[in-house]
This record gives sequence, C-alpha cells and structure tokens, in this order.
Amino acid sequence: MADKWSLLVIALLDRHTMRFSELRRAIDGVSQRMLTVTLRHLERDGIISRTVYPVVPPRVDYELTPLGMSLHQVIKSLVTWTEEHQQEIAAAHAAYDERVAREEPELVSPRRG
Amino acid sequence: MADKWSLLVIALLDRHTMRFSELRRAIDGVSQRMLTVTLRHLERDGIISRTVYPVVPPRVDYELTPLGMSLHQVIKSLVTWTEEHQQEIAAAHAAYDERVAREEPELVSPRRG
DNA sequence: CCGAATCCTAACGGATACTG
DNA sequence: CAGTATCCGTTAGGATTCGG
Repeated sequence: MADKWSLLVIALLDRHTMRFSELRRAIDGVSQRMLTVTLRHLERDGIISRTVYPVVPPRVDYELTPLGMSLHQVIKSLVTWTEEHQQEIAAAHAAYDERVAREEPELVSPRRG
Repeated sequence: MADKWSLLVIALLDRHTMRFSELRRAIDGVSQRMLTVTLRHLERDGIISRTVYPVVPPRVDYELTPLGMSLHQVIKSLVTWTEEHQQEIAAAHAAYDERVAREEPELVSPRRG
C-alpha cells in the first residue's frame, strides 16, 4: 500500500469520510479502475472501511479505520522528510547527471585519445 | 526510492559500508540487474555514495550519505509500524477474504434462490 | 569483481463499454 | 452513482551474455 494513489487516498480520508466520486474528483489523474483497485487493497489491509448505503442512486462512503489513522501518522513523517529534502535531492540529481554526461562521451567517440 | 530493494539496501548500509557482492549476497533474491539499477537510483538521489577503487579485481564500496542516514530514520518508523501491525493486517486480510468468499457464490450459482 | 546491454515475459495501468 | 469486465499499450524485472 505504498503506491502513490494509496498515499493520496489516506491523506484525503484523514480529514473526513468521502464518497467514491469525491475521491475521484479530488485525486487528479486517477482512473476509475485504479481508484477502485486502490480502495479494495486498502480495505483488504484494514486501512479503510467501506460503507454501502442501499439507496438509489447508490452511495458508498470510505473512511479511515483506527489502523489507517495510525498509518497516516507514519506516512506524514515520510512526506515531511521528502518536502524538507527535495532540494537536496534535486541537487544530487543535477550533480549525478552532470557526472554521467562528462564520462559518457569518451566511450562513444574514442577516436584518437 | 520506496521500492523494496531500496529499503533493504538502506537498512543494510546503515550498519556499515558494503561492497556490491556483499549486498548481493545479503539481499536474498535480488538479481544482479536490479541491484545495479537500485544502487544507481539511490546514488542519483544522493542517498548513497559509490567509491571505485582502481584495483584488480575491481572493488566498489557503497555507503550511506548524511541524506541517506536521515532518510533511514524515517524509514525505520515505517518498518516498525509494519512489524507492530502485521498481525492486524493479516487479520484484516482473512476477514476481507472470507467476506468476499461468502458473497461471490450467489453470483455464480443463483439457481433457485 | 562490477556492471552494461539485450531479450523476453508478466504485471501495471489507462480507455472504454456495460451492469445494478 | 459505483462499480465490473475487457482490451491493449507500457513498463518492470529476471536470465543471459559480453566488457573493463
């Protein structure tokens, strides 16, 4: 449950219960299929609970379980770490890519050392 | 860098510097290719550093950078959470699977409700 | 010993159409 | 509205081979 959709679902449900279509609208770019798959996985892991109201039109609410809430605390520290260090990471990327760019050319054109 | 190989590499390197083949032996089931790919990603993200000793046979050491060490602290809380709650999760799996098993049959054999 | 490159298969994930 | 089922392109990742 460490994929990106799960993280977003957990973050959103921490604030309040949400319906399927609310989640779909709130999570930009998620397909209906992936949201369904994600919600099933989280439900199976006991992170969220699913409540079906036998009304028409159908209504299904999702909410974090106590287990899910405790997981959210842990996840937040990961998110915080990422936010705090993303500049360092970007700098590391730039440094790494430049290093590679300086070393590659020798191999593709070794004509006359 | 949240995949399972990366997590294991970070956990191992937290104790001490390791060579490529040491990591390969220590991480059960990792292919040479995936270990290489994983190490490159971690290096690019600035999580580990790579030191090549120009000797024969070649020797390459990997170690955690300060950034990597700080990440490890965060990861540990995730690992700890997983260990502490894996029984709850297993129970949730069993409960979910049983629920599904009780509901599915109606659909495949609805003969004579 | 360390790693790059190639090949190939399985899983992931989007788009679409259909159901209750 | 809230799914399920199907098709299908993309990618992850193992096995293998070659190079420094």
